[in-house]
Amino acid sequence: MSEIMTRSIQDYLKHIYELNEYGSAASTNDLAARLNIAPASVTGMLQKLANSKPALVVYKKHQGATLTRPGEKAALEVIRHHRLLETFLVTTLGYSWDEVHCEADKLEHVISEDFEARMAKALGHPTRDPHGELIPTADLVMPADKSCPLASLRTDDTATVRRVSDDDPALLRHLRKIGVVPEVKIVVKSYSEFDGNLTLQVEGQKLNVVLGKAITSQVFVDK
Amino acid sequence: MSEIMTRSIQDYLKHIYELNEYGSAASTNDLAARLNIAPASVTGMLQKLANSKPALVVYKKHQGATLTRPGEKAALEVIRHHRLLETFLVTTLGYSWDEVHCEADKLEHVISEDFEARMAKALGHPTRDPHGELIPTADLVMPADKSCPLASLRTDDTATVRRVSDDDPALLRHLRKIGVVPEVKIVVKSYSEFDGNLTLQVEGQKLNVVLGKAITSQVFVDK
DNA sequence: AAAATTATTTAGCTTCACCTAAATAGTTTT
DNA sequence: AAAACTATTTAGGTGAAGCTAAATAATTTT
Repeated sequence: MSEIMTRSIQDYLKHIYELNEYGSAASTNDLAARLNIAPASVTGMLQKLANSKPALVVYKKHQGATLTRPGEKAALEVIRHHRLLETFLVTTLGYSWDEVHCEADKLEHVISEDFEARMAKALGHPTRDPHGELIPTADLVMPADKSCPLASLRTDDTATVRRVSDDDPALLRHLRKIGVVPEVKIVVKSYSEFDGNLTLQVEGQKLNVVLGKAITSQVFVDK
Repeated sequence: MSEIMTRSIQDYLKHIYELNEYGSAASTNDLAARLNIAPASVTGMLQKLANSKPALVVYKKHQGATLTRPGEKAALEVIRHHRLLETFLVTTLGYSWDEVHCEADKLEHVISEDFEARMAKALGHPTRDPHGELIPTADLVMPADKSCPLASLRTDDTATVRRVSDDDPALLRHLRKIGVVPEVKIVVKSYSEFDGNLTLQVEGQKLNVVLGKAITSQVFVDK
């Protein structure tokens, strides 16, 4: 076994990376849910990725998976492709930010390193994609991110929207409509203990908005 | 069995289309050579394509394959993707004409209809790709082509280069160097019975060139 | 027309990445 | 601590798309 990066493997690594970012090891079930496949299938693949040379994940029965160095590099490669592609589609073909995710998910596995380099150059080596998510550098380092969930703010906190999760087009359209997009400043006018709702004053918007946890957990801000 | 268009199937259909254009049915061996797989594997796939609903090819043992209407439409879809992509890569990312084929071969299977439409619009609905090859229309009709091989010209014939085969990068670099590119006018100064060499005067070039059949059979012109 | 050569097909096998059903391990609840 | 529940793994199986080796059909040469 060696360096054969199939589409599936790239998808596994990408999602393991994202789950690892969150907390600790990526569980079988979480991966299965994200990949839309049966948990049993995930177990098989994790065993394979752990036994490949070089190993791409560290995996112990019932304890989920984390990426090894080579696995992380491979994941960052895919994530760099994805985020550059999203940026490219928006600036070059006039896609809106809720339309790019799907297309990028397919293209990310297929473009050459040359294509990647040409996009990066044409776009002026961007550091964030249209949703504000950080783009790994050409040498596959993920820049540090100190943003926190909007949901963690409380009354009178002020912050700047940094990034939003890109995988729900409907949420993205809603956020655009209410002006919650990267680089916009917000002020928390009130917080509700019971449902976790936040009332926000959004820069450039006349009316305040009330957002529930389903939304505020998907938006990340810098204080 | 129904409308599942895998990458492999798309590749088979594309190459069958191109072989059909040439002469008659696409033979097992010719397909195997183009696809870089064993002839035995081709037989299996042709049987499958002929028995699918709807049938994508007409196939009789030992007589090769031709496309049905649905098969041709599917092939033209892939070819339209390929040729629009080549055009897009050249105009948008500064690829040169010998570099685009490979990348387009991978991307053609992956882009959405939306991506196709956006490219076509951004490029002003081009009718030919960078090699001069005709791009099937959005409703999947291949425009008529009356060009003939440069190899069929004789002394004192004049013609305009229309298109060149795109699958050999080295040949493309050579053609560019000697100025044999689409829309350029040429005059045949002499023809050699023995080796089929043609001596050409190429518009915009100081010196005449002598080209063998390996080249002149890959260049197509309008008289 | 027989022999030789070339093209194609059949048969049986492999790998990849998934699946379901059943078994087991780990975690909560009572 | 047992019972119940949830998460995970094992076992066995599928379809896609390739492979090799051997058989057969078609074509060309002698």
